[in-house]
Amino acid sequence: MKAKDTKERIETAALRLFVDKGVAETSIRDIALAVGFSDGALYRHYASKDELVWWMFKASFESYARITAEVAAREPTSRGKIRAMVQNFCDLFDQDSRLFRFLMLVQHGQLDRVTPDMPNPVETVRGVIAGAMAKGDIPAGDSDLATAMVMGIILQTATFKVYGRIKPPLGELGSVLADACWKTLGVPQIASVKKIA
Amino acid sequence: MKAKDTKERIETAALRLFVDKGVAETSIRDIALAVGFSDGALYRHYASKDELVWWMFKASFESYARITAEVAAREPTSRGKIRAMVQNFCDLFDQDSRLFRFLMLVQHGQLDRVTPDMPNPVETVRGVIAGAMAKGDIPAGDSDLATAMVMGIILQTATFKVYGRIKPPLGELGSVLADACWKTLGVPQIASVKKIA
Amino acid sequence: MKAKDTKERIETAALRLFVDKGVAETSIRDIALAVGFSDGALYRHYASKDELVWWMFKASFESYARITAEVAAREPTSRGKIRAMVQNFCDLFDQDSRLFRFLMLVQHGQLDRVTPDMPNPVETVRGVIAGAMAKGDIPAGDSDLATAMVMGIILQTATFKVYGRIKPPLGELGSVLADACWKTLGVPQIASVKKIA
Amino acid sequence: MKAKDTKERIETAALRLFVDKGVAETSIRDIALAVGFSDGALYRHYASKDELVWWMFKASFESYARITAEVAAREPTSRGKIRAMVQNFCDLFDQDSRLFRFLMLVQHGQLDRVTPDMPNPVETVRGVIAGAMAKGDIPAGDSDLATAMVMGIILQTATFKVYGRIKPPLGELGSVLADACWKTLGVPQIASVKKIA
DNA sequence: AATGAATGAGTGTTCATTCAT
DNA sequence: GATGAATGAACACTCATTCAT
Repeated sequence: MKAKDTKERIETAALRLFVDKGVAETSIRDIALAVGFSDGALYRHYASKDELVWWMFKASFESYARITAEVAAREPTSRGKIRAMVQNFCDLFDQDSRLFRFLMLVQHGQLDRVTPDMPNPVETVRGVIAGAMAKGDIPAGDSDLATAMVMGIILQTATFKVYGRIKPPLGELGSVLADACWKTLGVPQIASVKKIA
Repeated sequence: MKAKDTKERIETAALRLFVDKGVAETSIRDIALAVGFSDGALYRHYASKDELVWWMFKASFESYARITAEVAAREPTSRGKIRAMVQNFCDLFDQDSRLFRFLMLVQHGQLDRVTPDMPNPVETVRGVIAGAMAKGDIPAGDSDLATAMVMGIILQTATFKVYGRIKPPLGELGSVLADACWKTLGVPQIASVKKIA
Repeated sequence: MKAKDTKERIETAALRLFVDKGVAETSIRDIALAVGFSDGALYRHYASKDELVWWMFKASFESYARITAEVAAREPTSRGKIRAMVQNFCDLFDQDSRLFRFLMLVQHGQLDRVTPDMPNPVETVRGVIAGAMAKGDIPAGDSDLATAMVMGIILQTATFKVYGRIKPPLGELGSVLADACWKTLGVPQIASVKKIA
Repeated sequence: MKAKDTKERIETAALRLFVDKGVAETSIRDIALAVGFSDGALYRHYASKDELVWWMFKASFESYARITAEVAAREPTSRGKIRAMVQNFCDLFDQDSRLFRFLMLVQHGQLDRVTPDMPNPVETVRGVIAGAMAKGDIPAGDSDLATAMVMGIILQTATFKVYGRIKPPLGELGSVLADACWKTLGVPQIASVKKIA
């Protein structure tokens, strides 16, 4: 019981610090200080700093992936799936912006450790886009490029929100962002002739 | 003259290391070793590591801003300005992807030190978008939100390129990205109002 | 009864670890893990790690001393005593080489805590040698020097055995070693006097 | 010049500590404190504690090996070679007993890193003994066993000297030890029937 | 200008020991 | 008796920075 509480307290404190200062810039001592106990104690709960970071990342990243997949699965149409996923990312940001930043925005090395077999929200988006291309709902093209543009719209808006350049909660911007994404997906990639030829 | 050469050699080496390993992970010694002289010598040219990083960032960031502004100024129409700026970002990436990453993708906290009076490529984009809204070329709305979406399309595509998920040089994708940006800018943001009402 | 069993289990596990990895390199946790209970529990049985080490050393060291004395006592002649003690050291090694190493080869500083009044196998050997000198069975001389040479023959052979440089069980080498020791004891130490004179 | 002096000061201090307290028990701070500067400074001269220990060991160990080989080479007869090597070990002890202890007596892990191609004083002794067996100067047998006994006589005597149990300088005991070794080498190993058969 | 030895604070991590449960 | 969380002092090592040469 207590151990679990402690772990939660550690992870809350760590998340705050990781997002505010960066993972590399946060020392184990910083975390311990924030939680209110000595540095050595952390190692009772996590084998290393790396393990703490990875565990925090992995668990939530997979949870994001699951939610994203569920939300898309509930919608029958491609457009509906995109709309739902975009709105969902906005809602996730509003619910816990620190977690969102840690998972989706902050530069730490964890993304490199994500293996192809792990549930992955970005891959889910790509799957939906590839499906839409296959069904002819949107022009065929490089699904990675399309995914990049869609994720860019979402993530850069979130970044601007973090910097205070955007005022309303992202949730309220969901349909605008979804429309923008859908329009973007409607752009024919034929333009880049060489690649397709 | 020699001092200038030395500074250039330092900054070339530092840029490579900063982008490849990260700023925090790059030691003064790493840089000195790469340049080929002793660690203490760096302090003859820069007061501190922080200053070196900031100077490198600031100089190139302002240069990016100038180029972006020039490129936009050459085009008479809003659509032309957007197209030119997007293509320009793509070309800048292709020319020196390490520099692009350092400035635009992994800013390592330097963005926090950018003051409003500094030339700023993102602000230039926002200015163009605000102008287009004022002229009625695109639906009026929050220019920051529009800027976020446009920059997101560009930067996330660049990120995917860095990770190898996109194959062609970004330059070849310029017109696709520009089309996507333009379509995105055509999305009425009133939508969000409805949601609130 | 149970406490005694526990102590035995602790000491068996500790001995293995102490000899295999070294005392300093073995943590209380290693021992607890090997025995199968928690780290704190050890302190129910021993006041400290030091005390555990010392207790383990002392008990077995005195036991070695007793056995050595008994074995010597059973033989009437000096030569027989030497032969019996040497053979006995070999047999002790074969019986439990880990214990032998812990006590006789890598004493981990415990030897410094051995007081003159404690039963001591090396002292027993010295006593026998001094007796042989007194009786004129071997040339008179410094009994410590003679003891050093005899113990060296035994212990260095054991060391080589540990390193795999010697193949047969030490027990089979007992008579060779005993002969060597006896020959060694026959060397007049007067030689050193001449040199000084 | 200065760097070399510093290295010498470091090694002198380290040797004292390694022998007095043990290698594992000596911290880098202990050494730095003894030398009179800060701990970080040590890493300007050695990449790690391991490297310091290994360098100190290797250089002197090989030097011991060379001297041992030279001393033996100067003597034409097997007996002369043995006598000279034994005396040499005694003289080396008297010259710098701390170094002798570090190389030949103290238990550190360095011996495990000695490769067969490295000059090695013990191997030199074994070579001489094997040669003597081949020439029929001493009874044939296991040269490793013979080496163990000879080295034991020398090293255990040195150990007793360290503990103050032996008073005169080892140099004065050289001929006694050499006689003992020679007598020991004269013991036929046939006794251990099984091994030879 | 440049060198490289030295500093001193900091890093992640280990571990004997204590103690509330 | 046993547990395991917590402590706090250590450890090897790193690094930005200073400074005598």
